[in-house]
Amino acid sequence: MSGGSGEPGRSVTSRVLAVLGAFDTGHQELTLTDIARRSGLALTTAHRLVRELEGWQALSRGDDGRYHVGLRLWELGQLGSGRLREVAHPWLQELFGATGENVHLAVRDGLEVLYVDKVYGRRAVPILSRTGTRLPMHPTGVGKALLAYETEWFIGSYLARKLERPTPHTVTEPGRLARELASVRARGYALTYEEMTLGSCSAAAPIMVDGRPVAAVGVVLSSRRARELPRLVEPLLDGARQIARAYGERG
Amino acid sequence: MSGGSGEPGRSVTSRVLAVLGAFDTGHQELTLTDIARRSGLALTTAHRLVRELEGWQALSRGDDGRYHVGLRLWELGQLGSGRLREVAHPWLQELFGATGENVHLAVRDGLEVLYVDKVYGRRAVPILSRTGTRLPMHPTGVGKALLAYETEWFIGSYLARKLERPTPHTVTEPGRLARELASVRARGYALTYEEMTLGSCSAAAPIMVDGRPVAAVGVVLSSRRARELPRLVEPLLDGARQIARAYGERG
DNA sequence: GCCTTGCCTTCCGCTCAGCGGAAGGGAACT
DNA sequence: AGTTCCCTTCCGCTGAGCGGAAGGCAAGGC
Repeated sequence: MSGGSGEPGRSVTSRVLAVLGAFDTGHQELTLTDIARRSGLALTTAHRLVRELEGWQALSRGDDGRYHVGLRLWELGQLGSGRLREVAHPWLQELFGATGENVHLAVRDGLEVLYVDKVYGRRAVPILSRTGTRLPMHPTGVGKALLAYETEWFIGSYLARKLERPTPHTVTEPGRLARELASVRARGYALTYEEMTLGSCSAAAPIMVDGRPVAAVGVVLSSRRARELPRLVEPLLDGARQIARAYGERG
Repeated sequence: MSGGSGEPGRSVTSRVLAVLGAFDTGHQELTLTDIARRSGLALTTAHRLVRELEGWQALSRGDDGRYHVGLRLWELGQLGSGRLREVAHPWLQELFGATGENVHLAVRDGLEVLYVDKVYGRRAVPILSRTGTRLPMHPTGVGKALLAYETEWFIGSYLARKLERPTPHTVTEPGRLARELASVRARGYALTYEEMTLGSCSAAAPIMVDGRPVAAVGVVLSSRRARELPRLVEPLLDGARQIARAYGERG
């Protein structure tokens, strides 16, 4: 028994996606062997797929022979949720100009927030959130802002799970978190203090289009300057409204 | 003769990529039938592939049933040339702060420039270059800056082709273009006046790492304000140097 | 009402594209 | 010379994938 038609029950497409899926934020450069291991494919199979993907510039090889995600995939990715970023960016820029703080744009993806754009200066607080980063919803400003405006059913099932607790300040007790989400709805914005990382705090507002939260804008700053947050709320809410209006048109 | 193993000589991978390739800047939303037509696949085949890709969120379906590029692909794409963008962004931001003009970051891809990041305000000149846009090299500032520092062989073969001429101001005559590239090398930056679009002009500088042009920064402004360009050159060159230094470390 | 036109979806039998074990090669350490 | 990493090529077996045909479903014309 040598060869045969491979492990049954997996489509070729799934194998291609498994190869691509081997790359993530922590593994941007992989050897062929890494890819095979991480995707669960035989070395030979991974080799062929990688070569084909390389030919299309979906993957490319660095000088050291390691593979990384190619330009063509980046280019393709730009087409995804492109309009939101394009519409929102000038307003993020404006908000950055008005506040001088790190400004973020995030959308919900499953049970997490995905950071899709950000504007920040050179003197910014070091932050986790590269664009493309995923974080849980409850410890982040943008996450709370989005979660608060989801359906009751969604919020219920979110709170029913065991929630991660990245810092001692993270609110994970369902009752207290539910009350906090209610106050987010009452005020129209969310606040966090050292819930995701020690040393930073944030404010965030949802971007509501047709009564649904399509994205959220947030500012992050050093927690030593937490008392400056209230000053940022007005421009933040204004920015969120402007983006919602611009995005709602011809959407 | 019904069925069979499909059009021979095409790998499954190539079919997957053909489906993805059906999407481009001008076609961000496609029906299944569109995808089949544009990718040259049978409807049934396209259908199956699209379903599999949808399951992985590489594609997703809008409310109107049309497909568009999904979040997961965008996320994957973020891993491509991520370090360059991450390192360069704060400096682009700085440059925007110092000049108030549209700031771009671009890399060479084949015979074109690919815009990978940009910073711009709300009052910006309307511009062609979304991130993910491709443009030819010779009519753009960033393109000239990159082309000038390529190998002699590359420049030769670039000039040997028939060059596009998007405006009457575009320089396409090989001799003149070669002289212009020489003066770019002499000065260290490139200038354009209405060569890509009427109404705008630009200045751009290469980001040199280990003697190779890895990217270029550029500013674009209204051609009525062309006389302000010299004022922007110093911050531009400085920004390019800073990015080169930061990118060169631990590269 | 009925026909047409445009989509999307399911069914199914034929076949070759793809699979992976085995083997070979090369570079960098010990 | 031995060991341990990688990467690459070869090749025979087979079931995953192919696409024509047929069915559904909604919107518009008459």
